[in-house]
Amino acid sequence: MTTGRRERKKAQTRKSLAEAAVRLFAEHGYDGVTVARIAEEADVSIATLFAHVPDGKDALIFDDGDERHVWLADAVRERPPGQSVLEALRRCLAERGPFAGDLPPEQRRKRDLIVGTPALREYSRRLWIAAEGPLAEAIAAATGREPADMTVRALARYVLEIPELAGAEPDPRAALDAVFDLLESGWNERA
Amino acid sequence: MTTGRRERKKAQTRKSLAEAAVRLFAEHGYDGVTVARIAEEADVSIATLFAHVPDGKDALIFDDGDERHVWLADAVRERPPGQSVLEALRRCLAERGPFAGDLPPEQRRKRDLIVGTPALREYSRRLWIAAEGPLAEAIAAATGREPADMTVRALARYVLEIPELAGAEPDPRAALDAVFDLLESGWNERA
DNA sequence: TATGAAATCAGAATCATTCTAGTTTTCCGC
DNA sequence: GCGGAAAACTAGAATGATTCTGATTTCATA
Repeated sequence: MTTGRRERKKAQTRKSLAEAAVRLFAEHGYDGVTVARIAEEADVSIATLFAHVPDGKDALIFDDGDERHVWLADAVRERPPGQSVLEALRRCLAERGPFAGDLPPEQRRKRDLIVGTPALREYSRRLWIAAEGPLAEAIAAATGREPADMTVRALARYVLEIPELAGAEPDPRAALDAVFDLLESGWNERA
Repeated sequence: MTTGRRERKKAQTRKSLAEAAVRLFAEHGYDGVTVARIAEEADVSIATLFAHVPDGKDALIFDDGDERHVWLADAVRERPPGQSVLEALRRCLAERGPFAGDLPPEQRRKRDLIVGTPALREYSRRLWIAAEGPLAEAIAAATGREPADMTVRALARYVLEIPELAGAEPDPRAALDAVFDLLESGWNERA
């Protein structure tokens, strides 16, 4: 499928751009680096940079943007029998994104960069939110509802907001559990 | 407080900019209008335009951005005795934002413009989200919890997401109720 | 009315992004 | 292995938002 030299070089260039961007952003800050500098570092022209990353500067470091679209929907579809939709989503999220415990320093640096840069946090959120449709479909299929059901769409959206909402907490895992408990049981007023 | 000629002129200029922007955006589309054109229409220089609207082109049509920060928090604080926090929020939201029923054509046009323009929808969302802190404080105060409690923050965030989530639905009011029911009772799996 | 703060301006400068038009590379059927 | 089409690449110009600079004007007020 993706076995031509062409495809290989393309992927390689995209990776070089992402690596150059992460390195330079980490060193000089997002606003301290121009796309021209990144293009130079990756040894391509500015036009080529934009050909590879049409979404622009924000998107440079996200070499994997598409994958997330399927993680959560797949987690719902392939959950073990008897496991609830929410439980499957909770487990899937706990391993990915900002919640993974010990990361190689490489990825840790990148995660901190995203969390500490509004523009990148924002773009990261957009990537998550883009999965709303597929996730809503999976949830609907799993629970015998319509994908357009507002309750289904709201649940999908709320789950997808969790990384941005809980990702910057002191204890992300605990925050993750707290939010899932809220979604599972609803808001219990007590005052 | 705000009774000098200076203040009056300032507010007037800000309003002229907002009106010019709404008119031109509605006529030529967001991308079909340059800030230079808007400045010209409002008879100010580009530099002055940015002095009045530091957040840039997105923010031009939102002459009232600050007010929303207090609506919802106030609704929680001033709710009638015995009314739940969620009920107060539901009622407040139902009257504001995209959920208001019959609007003067003026405001209806503006609402449609926002809903139909990604950049404006996005900025509108940012305005809502900016109220998360105050709203979380109000909720915490009303229910005897900490404002930093993840459950409180999550509820505040989720309520604030509702306009963007449900605002574009065919029947926004019904969608609003569906989402509030989800927040109130939690996700009831049934398959 | 004098004065300092705030508002205004024109124009240059930066930067992301897009466009143009021409060059090079890779692929693929022959 | 060869010829051309498709895809990728490039330099450089153009556009548009945003910021900066360095005056100039207006306002509030002592």
